[in-house]
Amino acid sequence: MDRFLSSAVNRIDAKGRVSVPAHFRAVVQKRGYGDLYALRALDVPALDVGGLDLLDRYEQRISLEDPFLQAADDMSFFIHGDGAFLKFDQDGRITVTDFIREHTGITTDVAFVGRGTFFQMWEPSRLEEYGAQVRQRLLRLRQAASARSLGEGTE
Amino acid sequence: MDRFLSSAVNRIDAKGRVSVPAHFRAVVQKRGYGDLYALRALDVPALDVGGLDLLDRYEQRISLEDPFLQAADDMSFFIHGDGAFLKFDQDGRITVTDFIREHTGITTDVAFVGRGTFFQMWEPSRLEEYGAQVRQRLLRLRQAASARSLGEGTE
DNA sequence: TGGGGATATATGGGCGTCAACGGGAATAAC
DNA sequence: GTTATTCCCGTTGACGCCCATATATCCCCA
Repeated sequence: MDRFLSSAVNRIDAKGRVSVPAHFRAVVQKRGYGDLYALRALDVPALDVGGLDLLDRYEQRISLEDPFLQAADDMSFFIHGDGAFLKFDQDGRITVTDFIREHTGITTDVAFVGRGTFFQMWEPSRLEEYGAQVRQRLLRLRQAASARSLGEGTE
Repeated sequence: MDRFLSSAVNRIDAKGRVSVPAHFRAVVQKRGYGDLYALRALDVPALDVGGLDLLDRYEQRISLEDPFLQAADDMSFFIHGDGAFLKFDQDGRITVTDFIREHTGITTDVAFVGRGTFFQMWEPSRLEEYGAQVRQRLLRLRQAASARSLGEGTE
């Protein structure tokens, strides 16, 4: 398996370290990532974590912009300057920095969530809340869709 | 790693020196920069720091302007006449000059921000404020894009 | 089927190394 | 002489390396 799937919650120890789930570590190795790179998710209190190829995608996107306009500068600032390296110790743990705590609200436990080509780090209770919201939205979407397909002029 | 990534805040000591983050120093060496060259960023209170190839980027910018207009002349003056060399001591520190303090508002601490091919020096609280603005703009960009892709006649 | 290891994972903690930082003294500049 | 810069050394705290332990899972074999 070479994709980040499923989720797990691990505890932060007294030194501020937390184990990355073994399954995720296997994916990291298979993909040949040395260090991990973490970016802030823009609309949720979570971090997007992956290899440096996470940046390739963004840099490709930036190259489409006029390099002297604000948009390009913002994008570069965000991915190059507003990220952080996560270094494994040899037991597969990373240290939870202030950068991580600030953006996510993480204090004692970390929820790791697979997202295919990358994974996310969440404060567990916030993740749960967010999950409920997502399910709610999907349910409404589905209901709206079936309402539309029944009576075409319902709205 | 050959790009300036992530950020760090270091303190200025009583002699006016500040350590350049070790990771950045490694990049500097890998890129073969002897001394560093610092330019005022055009629209933010920060310094752009890198090798002399930094000038290439700005000269390219200037070449886009009409040479008969004042803008091109202003930019050239700004860049060629208003830069400064930053010399490392043998512990990897640079001295914070009045030039740096004036343009950035730096007093006791320096935030180093990776920007890929160069890095920036900021006054930490100003950086934080600017980062929040950038994320806000990027979020709006993203939301505008998804609104467009959902309902085509929403606007 | 059930017991008893062997293995893997998460977690805790000791300890050495290195980067950041502070300061003394030599050297250069004015 | 005075000031500023450069070199060198010591301190400190964070982080990486290493080892130990507890728990769960799997596998083999009786």
